Amino acid sequence: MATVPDITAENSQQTSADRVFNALQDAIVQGEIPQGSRVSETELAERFGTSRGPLREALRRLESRRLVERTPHVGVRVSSLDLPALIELYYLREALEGMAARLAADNMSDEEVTGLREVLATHEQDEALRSDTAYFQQEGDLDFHYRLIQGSHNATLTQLLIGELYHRVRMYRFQFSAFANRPQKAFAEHQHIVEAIEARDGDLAELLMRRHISSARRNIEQHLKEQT
Amino acid sequence: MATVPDITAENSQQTSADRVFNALQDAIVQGEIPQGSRVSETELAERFGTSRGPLREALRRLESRRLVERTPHVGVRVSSLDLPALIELYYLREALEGMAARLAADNMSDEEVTGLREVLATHEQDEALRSDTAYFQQEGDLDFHYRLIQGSHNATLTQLLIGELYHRVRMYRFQFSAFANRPQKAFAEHQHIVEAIEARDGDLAELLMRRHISSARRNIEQHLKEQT
DNA sequence: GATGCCAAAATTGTAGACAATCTTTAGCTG
DNA sequence: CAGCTAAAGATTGTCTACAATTTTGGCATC
Repeated sequence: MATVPDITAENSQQTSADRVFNALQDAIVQGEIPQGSRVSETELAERFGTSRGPLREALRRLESRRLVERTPHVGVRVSSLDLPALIELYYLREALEGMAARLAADNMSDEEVTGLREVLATHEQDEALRSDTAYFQQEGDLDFHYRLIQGSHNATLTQLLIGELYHRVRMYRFQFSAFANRPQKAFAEHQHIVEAIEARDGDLAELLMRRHISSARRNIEQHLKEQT
Repeated sequence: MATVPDITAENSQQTSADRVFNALQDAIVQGEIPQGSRVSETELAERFGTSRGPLREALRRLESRRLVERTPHVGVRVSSLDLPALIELYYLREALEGMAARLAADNMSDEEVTGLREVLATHEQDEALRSDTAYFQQEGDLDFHYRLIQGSHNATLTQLLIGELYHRVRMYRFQFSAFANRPQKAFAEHQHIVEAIEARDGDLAELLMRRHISSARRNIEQHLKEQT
């Protein structure tokens, strides 16, 4: 899989703490280190070929992203994922990506809109080829959302969504892959959103994006009810 | 002034890095260390009576909160505040606090609503006493927003807004105190929001909160234009 | 006087050692 | 045998020293 680039990793001058931060984040997001498991500093330091200093700096940053939890004098454990927290995350995305869609309709350049459309066209082909293998569609889904968010031309918003929140989103996708919501329907919703952006209709773009995300949330809530 | 409690500082078992993190954050937010200034690790470590290890951990966390910026092998400087970034921040607040108001209308307990109303009543008295000293109103404004956000009963949203974003908001308020938007008007808007919450009208509460924040944003944009 | 280069100084990055705290386990007592 | 106590072990927190890199200052050259 193509690792999603971390937009905080702009500088080529990577320090050891930065390297460990990225590597550890990937390992956690992809479930290589299981959620809820306690991690030892010395062990991790050895694993990543560094000392505890840089490792602790990396852990502090992961703590800020809520990928690990820390208890003073006790240690660090990988955050546990639970469905209620996922639901909460969807409310955040609804608010923030709704705003992103509105701003994208206002601020995207014509070239960016064209690019967004091309992403959809590619997905349509993929779609035709392998109807409902949800995995690629999920990565495609991320592509679409990333592009749209960046199209908001709001650096703070982009940083927050792509740079911080989406790592948690990806972590859930890796570990609860069951909840793939129907690619066809999502694809149609994406198209309507692009149309609203092409029409430069910010109100509509926000409305549609919020529906898109809230319907995904309700889908999960449904699963949750049926399960219990 | 009563320092706003950091909701991440729950544990009484404060480690040295935590102490430095909070102290440094306050110093930066309150402008004690000027924005844009470069800070020396050894110097800061000495100032806070610790060594560079814990200090660097604190800096990493402040980096995550975008209160400082770091360049590898060069050093750390306090983030500079500029008006465009403040505008971006207001768009975030509009989206997130709008959602918080909606959720508060749905999820706040009757007791919490009563408490929110009491906060407003207190401000009304303050208001009557010292009509337009903007400073207290600003702190009151924060009180109101904090309570409402917590009333959303969405821990992720609360953590994001109060635990991360609001430190930047407070930093701007300390350093651009000019932009106090008219207390009377803000107070009236707060009251309408509470009424919507009392009526359990989430749609209206969100709408009013978004207007409340976007009008503050437009107010700043106006100043910005007049200035140039 | 401006520019480029080189060495010295200062600062950040990393490693390892020691101190403080928590966890585990063995032993004692009832 | 359950429960408590305390010592041993393991882990985190902190400090100091050293390495790597950048910045500064001076000198030579154009």
